[in-house]
Amino acid sequence: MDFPIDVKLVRTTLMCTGGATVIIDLGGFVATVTEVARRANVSPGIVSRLLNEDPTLRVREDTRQRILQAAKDLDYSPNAAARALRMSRSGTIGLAVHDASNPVYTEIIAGAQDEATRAGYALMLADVDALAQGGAIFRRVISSGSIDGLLLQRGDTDADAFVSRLTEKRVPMVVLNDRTEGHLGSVGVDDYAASMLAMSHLLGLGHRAIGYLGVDGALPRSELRRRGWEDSLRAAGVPIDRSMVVNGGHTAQSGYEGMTTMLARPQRPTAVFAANVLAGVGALSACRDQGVRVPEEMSVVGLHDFPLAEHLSPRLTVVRLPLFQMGARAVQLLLKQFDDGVTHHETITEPAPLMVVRESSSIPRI
Amino acid sequence: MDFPIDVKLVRTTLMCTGGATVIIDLGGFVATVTEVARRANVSPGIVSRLLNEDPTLRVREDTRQRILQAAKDLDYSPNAAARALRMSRSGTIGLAVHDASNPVYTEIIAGAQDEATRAGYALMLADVDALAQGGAIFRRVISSGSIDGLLLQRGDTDADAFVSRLTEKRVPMVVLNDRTEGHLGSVGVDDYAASMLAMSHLLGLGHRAIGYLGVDGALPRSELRRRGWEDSLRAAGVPIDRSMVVNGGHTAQSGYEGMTTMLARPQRPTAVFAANVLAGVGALSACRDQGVRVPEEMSVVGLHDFPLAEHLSPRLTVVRLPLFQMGARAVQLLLKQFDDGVTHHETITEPAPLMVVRESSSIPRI
DNA sequence: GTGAAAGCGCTAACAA
DNA sequence: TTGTTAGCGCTTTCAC
Repeated sequence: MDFPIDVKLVRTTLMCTGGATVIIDLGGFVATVTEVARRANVSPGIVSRLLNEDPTLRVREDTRQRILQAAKDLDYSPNAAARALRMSRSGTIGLAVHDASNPVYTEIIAGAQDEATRAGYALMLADVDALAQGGAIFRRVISSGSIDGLLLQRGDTDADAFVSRLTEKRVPMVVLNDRTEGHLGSVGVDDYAASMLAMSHLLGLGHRAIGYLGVDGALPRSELRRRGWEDSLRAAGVPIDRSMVVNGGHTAQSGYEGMTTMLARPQRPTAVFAANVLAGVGALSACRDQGVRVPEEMSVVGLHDFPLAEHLSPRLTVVRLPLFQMGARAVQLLLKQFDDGVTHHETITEPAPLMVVRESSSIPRI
Repeated sequence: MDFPIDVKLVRTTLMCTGGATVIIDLGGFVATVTEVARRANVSPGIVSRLLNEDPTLRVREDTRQRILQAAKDLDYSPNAAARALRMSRSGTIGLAVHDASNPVYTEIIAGAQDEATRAGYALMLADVDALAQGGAIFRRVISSGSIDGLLLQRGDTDADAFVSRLTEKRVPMVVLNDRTEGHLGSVGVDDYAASMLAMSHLLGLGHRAIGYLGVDGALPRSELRRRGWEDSLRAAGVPIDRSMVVNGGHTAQSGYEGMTTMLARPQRPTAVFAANVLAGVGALSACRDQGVRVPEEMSVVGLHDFPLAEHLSPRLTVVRLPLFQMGARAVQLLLKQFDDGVTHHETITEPAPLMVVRESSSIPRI
C-alpha cells in the first residue's frame, strides 16, 4: 500500500525524514472521500455517488475501477458523523426496554437485531428504568438526532410516562409487544388468542377452578390476557371468582410470591395460568415449597416459551408466541414509517400461538 | 413560547399567512446554536462555550442568563452528528456479545449500561455472531467513527477472529470476562479462585470423584476454571481422571448433553462442577431424566449465579462472582484508555467470590 | 467579554 | 461523463 507523497496524508501516521516519506503505522489512519478521489484522479462528488450507488450516475468503466481500487487501497469507510450531519439520518435505531434480562425481551431484541442488521441499521440500547436517575443521556440520544427511530417497551411506570413525554413527536416510534393507537406505531402478538389457547388446554383437561397469575397495570396486553382467561371461563360456564386472580408480576420472585398468596386462599384452584413465563417459574417453586405437587395437585401453564422451560422440574407447559418475529417486524414497521410518515399497527399471527405441552399440566387428580 | 419572525425559523413548523406568522406545530422543530445565539443576541461561539462549560470563558451574568433562557425556550439540544464530526468523538461505546440472552452477559451488560449512563455515554449493541453473515454493518460501525470504543465478549469462533482482525488498532477495546495481553484491554473475574471455592465446597462435603463440565476452547477463562478443578483435586490427593472431564458448553441444552454423557460413563462421579451456570441447569435436568437424584446421588455446583437458580428444583448451588461490577469496570477502563492511550487489565475481586449453597449439593450419600 | 471565521467529511445541486 | 460548490451544526482559534 503506497501513498502519494502528500502533506494532506501526513497525519500522525506518516513521518517525513529528510526528503523521504516513510509510512510508520497505519493504525488510526482514516481515509476520506477527498483522499480516495485524489488517488483515483476524480472529484469527491463522483466517489460519493459511486460508492452510494447513485442510479443516475454514469461513469466510464475504467474510472469506476480506479475509484473502487483506490477506496480499497485506502480501506475507505465513510465517516458516519459527517454523513449523518449531511443527510440528517443516523442509520441507527434505538431500543429501549425495561429489563433486557427477561428472556421474553431477549428474544424480541434478537429479532430486532437480526432485522436491523439486515436493513443496514445499527441498534442502540437504552434501559428505560435507568432514566429515572440518568434521564440526561436518554434525552440527549432522543433529541440530538443520534437515532432515526425508537423501539420501545412500554411499561406502566413513571419512567414510561417520562419517556413518552420526551419522545412523542420527536422521533418515530414503534411500541413493542403491545397495541397502541394514534401517533405511536405498535407491534403485538395475539395475547388474547394465546390466553384462550392456554385456557382451552386447561379446560380441556377438565379443570374448572383455574387461577390467574396476572400482571399489574392497565396495559392493553395485560388486559387482553386477563380477558382471555375470563372469557374462556365464562364460555365454559364457570362463574368468575375474583379471588382466583392474583398479581404475579414479571419475575420469578414475584410469581413465587403471587402463587404463595394464591395457595394460602381458602379456595385453592387446581390449575394456574401465569400471564408471564417467569412468574410461571416462580409458581412452580412456590408449589414445591408448599408441598403442592405439580401437575398432580396443581397444573401450571405459562405465557411465552423460553429455553430454560424445558429444563425445569417439572418442565413447564407454555404457549409459545412469535417473539423473534415480532422484534423483526417492529424494525420493518419503523422503517416503513420513515418512508411514508404514518404509524403502523400490527399483530403478528405467523406462526400462530402454539400450545407446548410439557410436564406441568395434566388432568386434575384430586 | 414565541419565536422572532424570521425566515430561518420558518421550516415546516411555521406557516406564513399574509403578513402574520403562525406557529402551527412544534413537533420536529430542532433548534441550533445559531438560533439560540440569535435569540440571546450573542454569537454562536459563546453559546457553545457556555453550554459546554468552557472554564476559560468569562461572561457577564446577564448574558449568561439570556443564553440559558434562550436555550431553554427553544428546547435546544446539540446535534450529535455535528458535534461528533467536529470533535471526532461520538459519545457512544459499542458492546459486542455472542449471546445477549445468556444471564451471565445480561448481568455484565446491565453493569456496563449503568456505568456508561453515569459517564454520559450511550451504548451500541452488536451481536458478534450476526457478523458471520452481516459483517458489513459491524464493519461500518467500527470504521466509521460511530463508536469511540468497544466492549467485546470474546469467544473462540471464526466470528471472533473476524472481529479481532477488524477492530484491532482501529478502536480502543476492552475484552469482557477474560484476560488478554498487549493492545487489548481486559476485565475478568477471578475464575481460578471461584473454581477453587466450588471445589473446596465439594471436597469439604467429602466428595472425591468430582466431574468437570467444562467449556470448549482455549480461552484463558476456560483454562483457569479447569485448572482450579485440577489443582484442587491434586491438593486433596485425588488422582486426575480425564474421563471426568466433559464438555458442557454454555447452554442448558449442551449441559444436558454433557451430563448425559458423563452419566453414561462407567466411572460415575458423585459430584459435578459446571463451569457455566446454564450447563449446570442442563445437568440438573439430565440427572432427573436419568433417574439420578440430586443431591443424594449427585451434587451439582454451577459457576455464576442468576435469578432463576433459586427457583429450580432443586435450587442450584453456585459460586457468585461480581459480574455487574465487571461490566461497570469495563466501561471505566475503556474511558481511562481514551485518556491515557494505554490498555488496562484488571481482575475484579470486589466483592469476593461467594459460595451460595442451595439444595443441589450435599454430602455424598451412596 | 464577545464576535468572526474556518473547517470537520460528506452529499446534492448545478455547471461544464 | 465529470468537476465545483455550498452547507449540514458544531467547536475553536484568533482578533477585537
